[in-house]
Amino acid sequence: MRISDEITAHILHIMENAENGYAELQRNLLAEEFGCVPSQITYVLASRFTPEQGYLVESRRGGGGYIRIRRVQAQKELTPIMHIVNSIGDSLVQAAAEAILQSLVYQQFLTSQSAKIMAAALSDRCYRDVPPESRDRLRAALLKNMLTAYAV
Amino acid sequence: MRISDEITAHILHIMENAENGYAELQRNLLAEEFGCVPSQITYVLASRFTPEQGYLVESRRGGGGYIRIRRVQAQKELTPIMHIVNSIGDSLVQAAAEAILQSLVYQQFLTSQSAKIMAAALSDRCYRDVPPESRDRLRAALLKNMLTAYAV
DNA sequence: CTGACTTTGACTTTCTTTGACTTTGGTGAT
DNA sequence: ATCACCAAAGTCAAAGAAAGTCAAAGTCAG
Repeated sequence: MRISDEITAHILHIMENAENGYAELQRNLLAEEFGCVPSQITYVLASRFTPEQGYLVESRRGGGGYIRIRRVQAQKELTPIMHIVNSIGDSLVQAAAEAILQSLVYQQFLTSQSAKIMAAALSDRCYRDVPPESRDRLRAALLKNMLTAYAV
Repeated sequence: MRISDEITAHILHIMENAENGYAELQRNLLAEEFGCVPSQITYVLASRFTPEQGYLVESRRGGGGYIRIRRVQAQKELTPIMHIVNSIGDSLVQAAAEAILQSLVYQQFLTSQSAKIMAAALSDRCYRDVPPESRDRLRAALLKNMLTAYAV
């Protein structure tokens, strides 16, 4: 049995039995529980709790640090928004991103106010400091994260 | 549990239950209450009650010294958001960005829905493909662009 | 055997706690 | 008035506590 899967199951279990709906954990502690290195936890989050899979992860370093994982609400999980998130892939040109937003607004799955904000973050004009070959990947990551946050 | 957060909560509590609107305290006394060193109080003020977070701290040393903390009033400007945009500069760490959003939401210049979207775009988690030394500049550019789009 | 996924660990960055030392203001004695 | 002293608050850097990064090594299905 893969340890990553056990950790995944454990996190899901925490999330289910939490009245606030999110799992909050400490990386080092959890790693110790499972007898693995802390970065294994990081790996599990990166591979199993992505926006595509309907999760939003926040964290904080330093003393008293934590990792918090929330799931998009069940009824929203099947919304067109999460479908889009899943279909985006890991690279996205600006025109495609804008088309997606327009379409979501047109279908009234997204307010035009929210779409305006997202469009502003997806514009190449913000990416002066980002190497050109990374821009489309950054754009994909941003859109997925923003849409997921919107759906939560 | 982080002691800094407890102290923060305590100060906020004092502020709420004060008819003059500000919290006045003595550093050494408060430190003793919480069983920490006095400079911990200084740290809390420096990290949680900054101008960016909408607080003003005044103090006085010597016998009968004190520390006074007040929330700055939301001045009703034409476009407070654009004011913020202009003050942002070209680099911004994640914590500062979040403080700005919180403050705008608190002052009701920004809906929390919009703030959520922006926060999602400002998270380091999206910036895997961006060289670390460029991230804070990217973040500043993103926030300015998003806020501007919102204000328009 | 190859490529994708996992596991591991050394190193980095961020945030917090602590304590030694400094500066400033008030007060009482001269 | 001035000085000495005490009672604050301020500063700063070291130590501690978490989480993040990245690449090397291991595993396993096809």
